[in-house]
Amino acid sequence: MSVADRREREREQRRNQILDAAKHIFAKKGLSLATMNDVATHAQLGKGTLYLYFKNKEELLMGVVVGLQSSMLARFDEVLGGDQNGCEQLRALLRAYAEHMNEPPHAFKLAVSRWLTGEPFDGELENSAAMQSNIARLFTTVCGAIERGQADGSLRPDLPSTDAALKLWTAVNGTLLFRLQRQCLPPDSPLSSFSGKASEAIDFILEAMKPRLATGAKT
Amino acid sequence: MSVADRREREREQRRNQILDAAKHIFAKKGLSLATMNDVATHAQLGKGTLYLYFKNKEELLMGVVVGLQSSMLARFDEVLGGDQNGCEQLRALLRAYAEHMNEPPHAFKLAVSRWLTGEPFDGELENSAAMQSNIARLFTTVCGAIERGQADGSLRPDLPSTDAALKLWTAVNGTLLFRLQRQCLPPDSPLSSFSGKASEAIDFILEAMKPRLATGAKT
Amino acid sequence: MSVADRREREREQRRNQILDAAKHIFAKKGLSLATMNDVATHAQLGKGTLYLYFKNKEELLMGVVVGLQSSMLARFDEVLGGDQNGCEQLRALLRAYAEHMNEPPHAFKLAVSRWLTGEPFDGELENSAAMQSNIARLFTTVCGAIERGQADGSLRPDLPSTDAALKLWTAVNGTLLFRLQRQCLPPDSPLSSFSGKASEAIDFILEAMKPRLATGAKT
Amino acid sequence: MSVADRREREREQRRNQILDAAKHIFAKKGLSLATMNDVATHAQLGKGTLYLYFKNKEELLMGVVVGLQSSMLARFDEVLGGDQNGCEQLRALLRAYAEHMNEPPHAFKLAVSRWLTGEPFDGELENSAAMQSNIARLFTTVCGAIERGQADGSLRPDLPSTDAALKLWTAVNGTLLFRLQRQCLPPDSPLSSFSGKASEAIDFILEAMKPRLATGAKT
DNA sequence: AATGAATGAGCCTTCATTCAT
DNA sequence: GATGAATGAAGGCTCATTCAT
Repeated sequence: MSVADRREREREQRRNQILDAAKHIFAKKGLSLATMNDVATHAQLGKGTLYLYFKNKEELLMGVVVGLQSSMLARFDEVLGGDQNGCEQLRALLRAYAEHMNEPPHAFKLAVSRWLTGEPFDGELENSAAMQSNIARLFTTVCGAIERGQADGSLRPDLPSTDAALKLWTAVNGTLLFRLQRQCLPPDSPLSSFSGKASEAIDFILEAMKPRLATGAKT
Repeated sequence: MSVADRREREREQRRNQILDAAKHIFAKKGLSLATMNDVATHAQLGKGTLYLYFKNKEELLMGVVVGLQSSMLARFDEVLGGDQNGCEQLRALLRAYAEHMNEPPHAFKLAVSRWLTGEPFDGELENSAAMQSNIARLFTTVCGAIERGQADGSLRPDLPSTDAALKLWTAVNGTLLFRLQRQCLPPDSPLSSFSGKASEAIDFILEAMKPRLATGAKT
Repeated sequence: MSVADRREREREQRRNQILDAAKHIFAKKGLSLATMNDVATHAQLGKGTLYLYFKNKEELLMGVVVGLQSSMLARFDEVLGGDQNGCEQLRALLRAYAEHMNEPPHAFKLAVSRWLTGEPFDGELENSAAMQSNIARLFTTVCGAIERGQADGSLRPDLPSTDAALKLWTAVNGTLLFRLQRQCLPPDSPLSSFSGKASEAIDFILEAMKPRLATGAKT
Repeated sequence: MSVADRREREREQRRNQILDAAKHIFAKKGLSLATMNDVATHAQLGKGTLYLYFKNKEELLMGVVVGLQSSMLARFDEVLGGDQNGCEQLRALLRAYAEHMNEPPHAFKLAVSRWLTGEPFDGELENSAAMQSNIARLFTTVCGAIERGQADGSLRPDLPSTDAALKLWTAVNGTLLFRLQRQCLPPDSPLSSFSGKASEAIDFILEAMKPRLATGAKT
């Protein structure tokens, strides 16, 4: 199978080459300002080649998003394999999420861009379906960590895990969004002085989710 | 001056007519998929008419955003005029923000759309400058409420007001963003079952910002 | 008739007001870059008012051209009324032509602009017909001066007057055209150093049209 | 390298195909009335294709002009390679100029069109720079012929060569301009009866530039 | 009579996508 | 498989002209 194997490997390489270029370009110029030509040029490939690997621009975007999710899920698995308590695992998961989404080039942009049209994802696209199931999996993983934390006492047990997960998830996204917003403001805006670090938001909320010391064990 | 007055009034009406149509279309199709023609058609006006009121598409967008901010600021003033304590004012402000941003057609989209390109706002556009100063004013108002709350004891005094404001602000935005995301997911996604109500996120975080009962004040 | 008279006079004033503005704007921005709005604004009139006096942009242009021709013809009449010999009259006529065509704002542009489309002038327009007959009259006047010069011995008699007139006419136009060309060249172009004065060209050609002294055929 | 070669050749062909169409259309309708769509249709190409070869309308015009200049310069070189005296070379150069500028479709129009706006040429366009240097070269060549004529006795030595060149140049342009003007006049205009041949104007002026027979040298 | 708001045809230009090589 | 020339739909914007006031 060596020939077929090589073929397969080369095809995979090309695909990744394109995805990397797309990630870079989409994130840099924004989804609708990025052109297929930009991507092809940056990937050092012909424009037509892109269409051998992706049906259209939308599917290419989905491919990028799925790629990001995959590496994120891989990192999630690492975290889950560790021996931290639930709270710490949760913190680590969220940080991994924030990092993957926000590392330049800002992957977060890609995801958000797509949400803005309000059109449901095209279920016919392979990557689109993969992307949706990945979202569910990411969310479920976070919920799992919360439940673990509640079981091992590192997190308040009174919050439904999905509610808690959602709060954390949205808080992180809000922080990431702020960083995009900040870029559009002039340097002298009062909002420009904030770091908007996701880790701070995570820590703050996690703090609120820790069990209240049975205060007032009070005599 | 009835003639000049009527002219002025009519002009204002047209402008609002266009802004309403633009708000609707921009929010429905997303900033870059919305065309000036769409807006004109929805406003039941000729394409050229839009350009009598707005220099270009960008300024039209800014006009919409400024309009939203203005009504939000008006609501803010109402809140500030009330006699609630700082914490309650803060909650009311944030709810007003969430409501204004999220009422269909989703105004939030507009703001976010513009952030995605990463281009700084064109300072030459009148509305653009107005928009930036409004952002600052909105943020400052929230900070003010926090400080009031810290002064009257309804909020923990140990958080810098700007940090706290930023946390609340980003949390609300994250929630709003989630609602956009949810629309792109199929109805059977696990995330679709969440309400994603901004008020819940606000309440949760405010709770974390309330003064800890002077635990152990007890002797 | 004082009322009707005043009406008539005012109407004439308005018309001239518009023509002046049009002359200025057309010459400054070029025919196709000049907008009706530009003209109206410069005339301190409403845009619609222009259409009360001129059927459309084309007729307005024709009106301007006819106006220029009229003042040129008036000047021609002055020259013809003088007591110069034919050659001197001819020189004076050509100079008057060059000056009228080239005085800033460059009227010459207007005439040339219109020639470029290659479309015959719209015979239905009143001004268009007037313009054409004026051209003929201008040309005829020049021919007349040549014939006078040939009769009074100040010009060579061997050139058909129409041929001679055409040569002078085109030479002057060529000079005027050169001045337009020069404006488009960078200051360091070798052509930029020339004055391109029409009077020099006129003098040179007139010199060639003077009778050759029966040079020393005589002993 | 037959493949690369063929590509190159085809590209050149397409470019010329477009230039031909553009020359035709620009000359027929005038610069500002001609649309890119007109050009594309006449070239039997898609509209977008034009932009693969020319950055924009302006550069396309420049391309046409440069093409005309190039063939004119080639003809100039032929003339200069001959063994005529200076006066005859000069006559041949001017005739070549007139022919190239005036052959239908009238190239002259193109050049003139551009001069009318009074905007300096966009130095950033490649073809624009080429065009300017070609103008200088054309002019210099004419000057050179004059100087040769003055040296070999076929032309009067008392005229500065640049002055003489300018007079000839403008006279030819004036003639060409007249032909454009004539097209706009009705067939019954008195001016319509003239041939307006450039060669006649050239001959006339050259005659005036020939040395005066050493009149009366004769005893 | 004068106005200027409204119109929409039409322009230049871009870019996702196709297809012959 | 890889390419990039070609395409044409579509977009933002302008402006001559009309018409209700």
